[in-house]
Amino acid sequence: MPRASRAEAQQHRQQVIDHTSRLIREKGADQVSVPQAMAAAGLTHGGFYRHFSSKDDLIAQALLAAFTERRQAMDRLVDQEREQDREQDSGQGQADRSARAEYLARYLSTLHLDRPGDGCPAVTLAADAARAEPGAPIRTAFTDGLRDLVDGFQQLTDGADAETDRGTALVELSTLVGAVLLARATDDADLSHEILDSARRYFGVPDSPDPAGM
Amino acid sequence: MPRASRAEAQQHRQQVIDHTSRLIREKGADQVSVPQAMAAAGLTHGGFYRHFSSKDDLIAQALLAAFTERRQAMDRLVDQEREQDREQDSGQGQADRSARAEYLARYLSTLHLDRPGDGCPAVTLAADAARAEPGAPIRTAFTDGLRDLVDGFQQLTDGADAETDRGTALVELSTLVGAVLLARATDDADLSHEILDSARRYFGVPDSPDPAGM
DNA sequence: TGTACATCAGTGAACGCGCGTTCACTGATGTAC
DNA sequence: TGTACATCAGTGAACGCGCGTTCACTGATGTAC
Repeated sequence: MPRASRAEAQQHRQQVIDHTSRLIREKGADQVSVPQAMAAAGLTHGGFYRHFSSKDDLIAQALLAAFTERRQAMDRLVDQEREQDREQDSGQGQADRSARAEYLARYLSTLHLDRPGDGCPAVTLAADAARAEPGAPIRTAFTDGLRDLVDGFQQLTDGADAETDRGTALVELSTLVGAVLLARATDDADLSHEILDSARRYFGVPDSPDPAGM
Repeated sequence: MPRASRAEAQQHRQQVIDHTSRLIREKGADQVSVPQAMAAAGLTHGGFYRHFSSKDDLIAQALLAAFTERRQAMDRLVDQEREQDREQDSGQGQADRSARAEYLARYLSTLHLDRPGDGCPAVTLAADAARAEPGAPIRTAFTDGLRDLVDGFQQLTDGADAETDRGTALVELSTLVGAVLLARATDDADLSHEILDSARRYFGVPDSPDPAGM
């Protein structure tokens, strides 16, 4: 593969970012090497620096891609809720779970527990961001992503008093992140599920959500 | 230093564990090398394998030491509360903050935010445990430590219905861990403090706790 | 208590390995006419 | 549309580096008498 067209190159670049986005959520930013990231897109490592200025650059972009992917899933839930509201107003359809309840149920699901690569990057990469120097690409990317996550979560909840709601959103997100993180860190499946069960009970949502997402 | 006495060797071993316990909470398990861990105790790397069977072995022991250190601080709070109760019963002394409130205030303090090396290992090393294979030393050590943390936290709270309380304890611990983790991961001091503020308000505890601990 | 010798804590060089990054090279793509 | 040439995406070897682990060695410690 001596020379790809611009469109192909752009596609390769996106593939590297997308695969890396999954890999870093599964293994951590430091455990994904440049050769691995390139190989995941079917390339060799030599061409890496035509696409990214450094490994840190790739990691930051992959992290942002993870947050963006999750934000889009959130927005889809909000759209579905609005669609349902419209159908209900016009007499047809029946009340489904709220977007917020759906999000919480998916977040605290066994599916999310078992698939960190598709899951919330705030759980998997917060420690990596916390360990990085102030101003490091992974830290600024995480901060931007977290802000987006908080905004999206508030939008899901869309309550009355905006100021109170933001504080509540931050606490609730902390609970979600902490619960999934601790459940994943445990070597005892019973304890893992006890943590998630407790959180679901706290938020009043059931287990086994839509297996299509989390 | 060609040969240390048994007592000195035992002391060296403990120093390596203690320094490593702090280092891994600050930088992560993978970012602390065997030479660094030994150098922190004033030794060279060559003698490492007289003390530990592998790097994983040291990490697991250092993680357990971190959990043990934190558990002892918790138990001290409980003892102080009992002491105060006794003084109050006998008419002297005045009501101080409860052990639970003290623990929560310290956990969510700026001091804890800024000093991960002295802080809760459930925040700093959960991701490392979650990424490790099932059965890996760091994972089993984390699981043991987490169980101890949950027990200690329930003891702090010591409520009525044991079963309900355990679920509540798990959710509350998730909130604590998530809040400190996200606050640390952020590159924006305002957002960090907003997260901790919100959590303190949620738990009804003030800022600026006893600077002696967290 | 004193002597002889085995033990072993700690040293520092060495090992193979994978890392991030650089670079000369290849040859299809993209561009200018 | 066809030709000539510059561009540049991707390759694979190479770099210096730090890693976890091993090992021959040193010499004080610990033990047996």
